[in-house]
Amino acid sequence: MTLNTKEKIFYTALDLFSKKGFSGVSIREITREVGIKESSLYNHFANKDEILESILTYFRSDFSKTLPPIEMLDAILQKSTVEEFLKAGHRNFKQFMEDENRVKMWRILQIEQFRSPLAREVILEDLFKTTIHFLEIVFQKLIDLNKIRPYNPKTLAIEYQYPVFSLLTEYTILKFDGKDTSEVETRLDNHIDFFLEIVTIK
Amino acid sequence: MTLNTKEKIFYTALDLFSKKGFSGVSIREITREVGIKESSLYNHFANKDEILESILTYFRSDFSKTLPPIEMLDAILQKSTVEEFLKAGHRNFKQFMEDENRVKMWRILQIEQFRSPLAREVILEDLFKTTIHFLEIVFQKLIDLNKIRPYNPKTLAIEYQYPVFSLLTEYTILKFDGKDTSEVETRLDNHIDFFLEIVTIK
DNA sequence: ATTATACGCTAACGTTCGTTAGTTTTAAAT
DNA sequence: ATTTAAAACTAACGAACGTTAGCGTATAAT
Repeated sequence: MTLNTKEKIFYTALDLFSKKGFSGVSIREITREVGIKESSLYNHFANKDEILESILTYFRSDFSKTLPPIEMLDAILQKSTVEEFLKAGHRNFKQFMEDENRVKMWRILQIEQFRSPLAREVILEDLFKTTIHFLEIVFQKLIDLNKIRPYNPKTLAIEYQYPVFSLLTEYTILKFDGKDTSEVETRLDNHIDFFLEIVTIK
Repeated sequence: MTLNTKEKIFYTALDLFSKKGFSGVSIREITREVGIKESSLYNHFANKDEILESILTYFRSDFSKTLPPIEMLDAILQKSTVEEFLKAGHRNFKQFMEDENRVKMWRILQIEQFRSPLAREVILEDLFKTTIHFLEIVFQKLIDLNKIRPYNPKTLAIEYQYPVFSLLTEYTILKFDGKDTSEVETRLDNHIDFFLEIVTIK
């Protein structure tokens, strides 16, 4: 786990940007932390913007690996109950967000969303759109399998996922102050239970 | 509607902070826009931080006026259907957010949430907690009136409100780029309809 | 052994930053 | 008409900003 200089710059910038925002962090601050002179940073990144860009791009490709590929869905959905499937997804996502670097990237997205068109694109396309599209397919398949009630699959996707996003916002803020997050986690469990109660055919 | 200098500074800072973030805006930029010298600004605000503080404080008191007082609830709830009540709340909130200054304040909250403890407090306490608490009381009363099904009122509050927060996040980003928001607005309507379908006693 | 490349360094560039001291103008109160 | 207070101004402070030019050295390829 020894990092080369470029990686050190990357993770130091990730940490600082996520606390103070891009404009609130100077090249000097980053290089001081890394232990090199300001000028040396430019051997690794063309300029300050490129550091942020590399962070956002990294998050993009990282996040794209979290959802299972759609061609594997049929196999998965047939052999598990709705409850098992949703709770497994929940565990996956929780695990994904337990990596503190991912939490930092999430924070940067929030902070930079109005300064960086790329950040906005990642939020709208990669987080919202991709997730909702994936879930829409899942729920359509579950309806076809007669495992859940035939509500509009897109509505179901939104009803399921959007509370999760808000809970994540709350979770991230609490975590930032080192506060207790157990209540938010309970709420997330309650949300999943409530959703299951609504859609399950009894 | 003619503004004095202090108000001009306030609204100029509001606009710039909401686009570039607190650290991304300089005193020179604000005063240039207002049409005064940098030093003159200090006749109205002690320092840069105090400008942001005044914006957050203003939002706080402004937002606190949006929810109807709890002592008026019984009267309102008895003479209207659940649907009327929720849709009226929706209209109120929409109207509240049509004021572009409020959208700017919302953006600042997002941008500054990890730099400013006050911003975090406003998000957690004033936006999340207060809203959920209000809705919890509403749903409890509706259950007592036998107007909705007896789910856990807090769960209902979250199921109702948290998708709204996420939709608002999406809405704000789309608005920022001048993109079409009609789909998000439709989704919000769908969400309310879905929620009504779930909780209404038929 | 020589050459090339990667990557650190020193030093500095011109600009901008938040803020202050001190002074003049403006307009209302006496 | 004089006093007073608010709010504008000029000028500047030291510090920090992102970035560049140029140089030294270590390592790896020829």
